[in-house]
Amino acid sequence: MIGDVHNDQVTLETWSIAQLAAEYDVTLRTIRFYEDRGLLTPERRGTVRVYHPRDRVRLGLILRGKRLGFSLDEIATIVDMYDAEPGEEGQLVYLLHQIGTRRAELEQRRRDIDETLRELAEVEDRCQADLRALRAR
Amino acid sequence: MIGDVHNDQVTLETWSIAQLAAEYDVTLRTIRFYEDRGLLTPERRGTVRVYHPRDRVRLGLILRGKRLGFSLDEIATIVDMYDAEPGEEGQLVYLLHQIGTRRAELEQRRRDIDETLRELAEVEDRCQADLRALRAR
DNA sequence: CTCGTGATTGACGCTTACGTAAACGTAAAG
DNA sequence: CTTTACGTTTACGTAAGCGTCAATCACGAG
Repeated sequence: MIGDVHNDQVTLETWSIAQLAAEYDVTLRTIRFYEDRGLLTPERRGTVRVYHPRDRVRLGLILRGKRLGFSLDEIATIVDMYDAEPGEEGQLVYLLHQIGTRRAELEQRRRDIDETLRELAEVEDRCQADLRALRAR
Repeated sequence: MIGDVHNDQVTLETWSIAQLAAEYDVTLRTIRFYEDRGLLTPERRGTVRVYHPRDRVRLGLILRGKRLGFSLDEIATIVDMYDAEPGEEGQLVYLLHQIGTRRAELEQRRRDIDETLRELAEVEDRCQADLRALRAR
C-alpha cells in the first residue's frame, strides 16, 4: 500500500528502480552503478530498493552533471554540497572554496559554448551561401 | 632552417610535437592519440611529425570540445565541419543538419550550466549565512 | 502449484582516452 | 665517439561507465 494518505506526512512518495529508470531514461544497471559509487542511497525494504524524493532529485542532478561532462567523482562532490549539513567553520570554508572552483569551471564552459555557437553560426552562414549559389544556377 | 623568409608565403610557421604539447599543456601521447583517431594529420619529414597552423588550430578546437564534455568521436564530426569543402547539395544539407543538432546540444548545456550556477549561488548564500551565524556568537 | 513480472547479486566484457614503459633512430654538442 | 635531447613505434595497463548475461528470489494471478 504505497501512498498511504490518512495523514499528510507519513509515507512520502517513493519510486521503484524501474520507475526512476523509465522517468530519466537510464537503465537499471546505471542506477545501481551510481549507488555503488555512493551517489545514491535508496532505502531497502528487505532486499529491494525504494527511492525517496531525495534520491530522485539527486539522480536528476547526477544526470545534469553528466550532460555537463563532469566525471562521476566530480558530480559526487558537487551533489554532496547541496545537502551538506551546516557543520563547523572549517567545513563551511571548504565548501565555499569548492563552490568557487566549480563556478569558475562552469563559467569557462559557458565561454567555450558561446565561442562554439558563434563559430557554428559562421559555418552555417557559409553553408547557406554555398547552397544559394548552387541553387541559383 | 625554419622560417625561411625570402618570400612571404613559403614556409609557414610550423611546430614540433613537443612545442604543441607545451603550449596546450597536453602530453605527446595525447597528441599522437588524436592523430591515431584521425583528428590531426601532421606532415611527416622522414619519420618526424611537423605541425602546421591548421593542425594547431584543430588541436585548440579539440581541447575546447573536451572541456565541453564531448567525446572524441563527436569532436571529430564537429571539427571536420569547420574546414568542410563546399561540396554538393546533399553534403551541405547534411552539414546544416549537423549544425542544428550541435547547436541544440550546446544550448541545452548552457541551460544546464545556468541552472547549476543559480543553485550554487543559493548554496553559497546558505553557507555564508551559516558562517555569519557561527561567528556572531 | 505454476507462471509471469520485477526485483536482486555477482561477474565478466567492452569502449574511451589516455599512461607508461621498452626499445630504437637521429642529429647536434662536447 | 659518446652523450644528450628529442623523436619514433609497439604494446600492455588502467580507470570510468556502463552493457550483458546468469542464477536466484518474491509475489500476485490464474
